[in-house]
Amino acid sequence: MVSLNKLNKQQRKAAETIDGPLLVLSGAGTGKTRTITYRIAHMLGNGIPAKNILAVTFTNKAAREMVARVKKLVGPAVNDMQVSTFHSFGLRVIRENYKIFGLKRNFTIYDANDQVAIVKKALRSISVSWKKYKPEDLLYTISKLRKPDSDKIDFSEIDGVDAAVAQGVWERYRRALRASNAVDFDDLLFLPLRLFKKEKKILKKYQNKYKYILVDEYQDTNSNQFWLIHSLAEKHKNLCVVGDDDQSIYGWRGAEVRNILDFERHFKGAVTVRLEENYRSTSSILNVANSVILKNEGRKEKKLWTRKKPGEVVRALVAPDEMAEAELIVSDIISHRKRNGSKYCDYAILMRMNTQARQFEEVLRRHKIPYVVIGGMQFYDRKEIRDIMGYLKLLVNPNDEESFLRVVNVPPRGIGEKSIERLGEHAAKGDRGLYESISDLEKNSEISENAKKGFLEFFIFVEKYRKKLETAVKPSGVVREMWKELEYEKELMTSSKTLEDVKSRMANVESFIDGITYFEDQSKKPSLEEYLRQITLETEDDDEEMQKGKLAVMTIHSSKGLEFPYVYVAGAEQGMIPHIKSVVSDIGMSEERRLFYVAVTRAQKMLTITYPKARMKYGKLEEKKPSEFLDDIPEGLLEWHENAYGKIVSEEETASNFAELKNMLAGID
DNA sequence: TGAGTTGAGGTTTTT
DNA sequence: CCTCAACTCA
Repeated sequence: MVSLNKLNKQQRKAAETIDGPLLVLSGAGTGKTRTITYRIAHMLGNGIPAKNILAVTFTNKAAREMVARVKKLVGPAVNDMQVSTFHSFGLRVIRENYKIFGLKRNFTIYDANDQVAIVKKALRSISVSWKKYKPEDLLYTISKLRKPDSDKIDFSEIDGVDAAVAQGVWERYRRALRASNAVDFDDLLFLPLRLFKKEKKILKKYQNKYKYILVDEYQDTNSNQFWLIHSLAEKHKNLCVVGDDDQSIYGWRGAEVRNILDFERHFKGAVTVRLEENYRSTSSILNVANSVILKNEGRKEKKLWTRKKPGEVVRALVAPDEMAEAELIVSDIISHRKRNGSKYCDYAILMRMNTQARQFEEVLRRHKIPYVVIGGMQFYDRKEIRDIMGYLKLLVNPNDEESFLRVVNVPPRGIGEKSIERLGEHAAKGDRGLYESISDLEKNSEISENAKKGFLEFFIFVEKYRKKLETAVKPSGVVREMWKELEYEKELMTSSKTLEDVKSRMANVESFIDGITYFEDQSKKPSLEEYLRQITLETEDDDEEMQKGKLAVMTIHSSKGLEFPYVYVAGAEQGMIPHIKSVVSDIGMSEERRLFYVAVTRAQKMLTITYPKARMKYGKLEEKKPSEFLDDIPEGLLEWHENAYGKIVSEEETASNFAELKNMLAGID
């Protein structure tokens, strides 16, 4: 039985409260994960079977971390526990009931790229240009309006949307997914929710299986996730939610802070525990954080405190413009690192917008500092990865029209747009999918002989590997063989600018295939279809890069949950944070404030906030004022360096002999 | 099919 | 101003 000695009083209370609804308000750096893992270990120690516990997170990374840490405490007992993201939980339910949803066993998950492609086609087929209606906007509207109860959506009341257009797109979209035997991200939540509503018996089965439920980052749940959890927990009411309303920064994506704020109202008799002792930051940093967030209204009040010493005072550095700001930060890091003997991975530069990354990349490269920009292009978004995945998805699910369209002419087989269109007509006549309809293409006179040849070649190729895959115990061998026969490298040679590029793309595919091999070694019954679904729900893990000693540059959003000894918050000017588009509403403003709070609370030992006095925007130099959030930090907590640029940058230069000499010659100190 | 041209739009993005 | 993606012509 695990001892809870290592927890503080509140943490312990949280860990010991096993039955009934429990709300754990965990401020930044208060040992949330520790508390959760001890709580689970404690439950297991109390005889609760691991298989009755469901823990839900938002990211796969968080899920993995939770498993690893519980495992450290209780060993392999954790293997029977269900730890998954909301979406992978949904996937699991769908997999276990796929027939009810009218799906075939080998169904595919469509990601955002696939969705956009479908909407574009839908718009084209109703002759609406996607200039006026951005597919992403339409998808957002659709996603917001969808109800679990039915596939019908009423667009008539929505501003800025042509109801007829939206309706047309939605119907075609639905049809396309159905025809492709595919589900989208929303379906992963909707379908289980619908099932739970309609089939009470099935719901009961899940309720009895998962008698104890734990939800991490509860402040980020949207209404589907809320209802999903609710229906599961309704019976036994052993629901523990953990989160921090002050760190809710995904409202714009549908997350509802209300879910956490109203938890006690949703679950009568809920116990609330506040974790307020912060183990992360110095008191100087914490005081700044507290003073910033204090101004938000309607919070669950928390006052973070620490036993740590004040440490270094928080600095605010002002630079003439954004390039100088980057230069300033990087110089400061270089000299600080020299003085401190720290590693580059101890530093992080946080920004509001991805576009800011450019200035930092430029300066970091010039100074030859190893860095990694977190976010950006995802591994699975790379063309070569999407291409091979397209092939694999088609192998597994020949109905997958999106994948078919993606790879049918990759590498080029002389199949143009027109031919595909005609194939579509041909397929529609026989009421079949595109891929299937190739089998009797001979009779069709509309399609050019050349294209027919291409289609057939493609068909034979795919069929060959489909057969092989059916009998293969380990798919990775088949995948390798197929990849080799594709001669993708040739295609890359013509489309890439440099040999370097070709090499790196081929290496990407290699590591992708290695991933399949790894998966095979891990699972008892490796199936390619399951692997493909898994990775659709998986985003790239940048941790590795950071562990390689690299300095991290990232948006504040992607920094949530992370911590660094030395943090630089860049672009802390009015219009950036709070962002100009958010200042129009109170809701927007509170979220911006929370965002700033999240940024500040990432720092362990030293926090530096910077802003440029001017910034290039749309070709014009715009004057900038410091962020209004800085006004809320009491004097004395923030040390201003109005002319930091010249000073710190030249300090750094003196470190190099050459610069020193130059300075002497110029007569500057 | 690919390079070049044009034109709009320019916040954040866990799955 | 700069980027991305759709369109255009060889």
